[in-house]
Formats: sequence, structure tokens, C-alpha cells
Amino acid sequence: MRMHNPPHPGEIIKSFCLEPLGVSITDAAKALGVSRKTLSAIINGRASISPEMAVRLSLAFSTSSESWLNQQSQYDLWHAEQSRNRLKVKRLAA
Amino acid sequence: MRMHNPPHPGEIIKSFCLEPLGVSITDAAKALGVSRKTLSAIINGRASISPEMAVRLSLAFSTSSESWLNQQSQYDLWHAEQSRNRLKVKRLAA
DNA sequence: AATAATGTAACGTTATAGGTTACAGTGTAA
DNA sequence: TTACACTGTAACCTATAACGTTACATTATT
Repeated sequence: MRMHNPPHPGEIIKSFCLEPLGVSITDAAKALGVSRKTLSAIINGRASISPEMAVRLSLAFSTSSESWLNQQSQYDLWHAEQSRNRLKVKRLAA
Repeated sequence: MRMHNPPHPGEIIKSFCLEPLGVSITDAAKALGVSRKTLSAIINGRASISPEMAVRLSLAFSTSSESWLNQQSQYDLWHAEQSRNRLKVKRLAA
């Protein structure tokens, strides 16, 4: 299990994409082709990066869509792993 | 962009987990602690592997939950990439 | 013939990604 | 001080999806 609570991908967008470029959430939302509400929710950790949003981010910031979706997966998985011990699952293979 | 349409994770479960062990969908669903319908939908590509399901699979088959969720991400992303050219996104960074 | 396994339809609940509109708060520039 | 831009977020909408139970038809296998 991963040790530390991974940051929500929204923090990465803010710190490594918007702030360095001096782009506001409002303008970034326009560039991404989504509503301000949608981007704001992601930035503030109240929504996830969907596969389509990962592609949008990759287009806007010349990155890989994979890296964005992987960040979301790792965030989601860390939280799912927190209830690992509470799941009643029988082992089928060693 | 990845070249080939990645298989749905359900095919992996069937081919590499259930069949080698001779375990039925019905029994596997019981072991995983989900309904037969839920597992059947995944195996037949009509549902996705959720983060919690990835943890269940990792418990049942002694694998990493990460590998299961990554398979799902790559499957989802491949499909999202198919509409990359149709998304109206303005580049914000080179 | 009886049983097991399967796919799937029909119904439900809950959650989430997306939208629009509107309002309140903050900061900044004229 | 007034005006404007930016922000968070609430309230409302829709569509999709992950889960559940029950039920039915089909195909195997015993």
C-alpha cells in the first residue's frame, strides 16, 4: 500500500499548471471547454478527473492524458485501500 | 496514443484468474463479496472495475489493486482518446 | 428429469460528472 | 469609492454508472 495520502490532482493543476502560467480558473475553464464550476470543483478536490478531462488537460498543457488519469487513479485507490480490512473477500489464489 | 484497443479488464479476470483456477462466475462473485450480476457485467464488458472492486480483486487473487485499476484506466483512456480531435481545447502551454 | 451456471431484463438506490444561473465575498484598478 | 474580475458555492437540471434483489430463459451437465 502506498504510504502517504496522495494529493488530489486538482492541487497539481493549480500549482504546476495554472499558477506558473498566471492563468485564472475562469480562463483555464474556457480554454478547456468546460464550465468554471467543473474546473473549480476539481481544483478544490470536490470532483475527479474524468477520462475526457484527462484528454482536455493533455491538450491544454501539452502533457500526457495518461499522467492525469493515473494521478486520479492513485488518489482514488489510496482511499479505497483504507477500507481493505473491512472488505469480506475470500482468497481464491495464493 | 496507445496503438491497440486494450482489452476490457473483464477479459483478463476471466482468462487469467477464473479459468486457470476453474472457478465459476457465481463462485467468484461470492468470494469477492459482490452480486453475480456485478461480476458478470464486468466480465462481459458492461461495467468497469471500480477502485473498491480493484481492492477486492487484489484480495481474492493476491495481486496488486493498482494493476487492476490501471488496466481499467488504460481501457477508459483509450476510448476517451478516440474523441481527442473533436474536443475544442485551447493550448495554454507549449 | 434435475441441477448448475449463465446472461440479462426490470426494478430500485446512491453517487458523480456535467451543465446553467445566481449570489456573496474578495481583491484590484480607475 | 465605484467598478470590475475572480472565486467558491448553492440550487437546480440531466445522464451515466455502480451497486443491490428478483426473476426468467437458455445451455450444460449429471
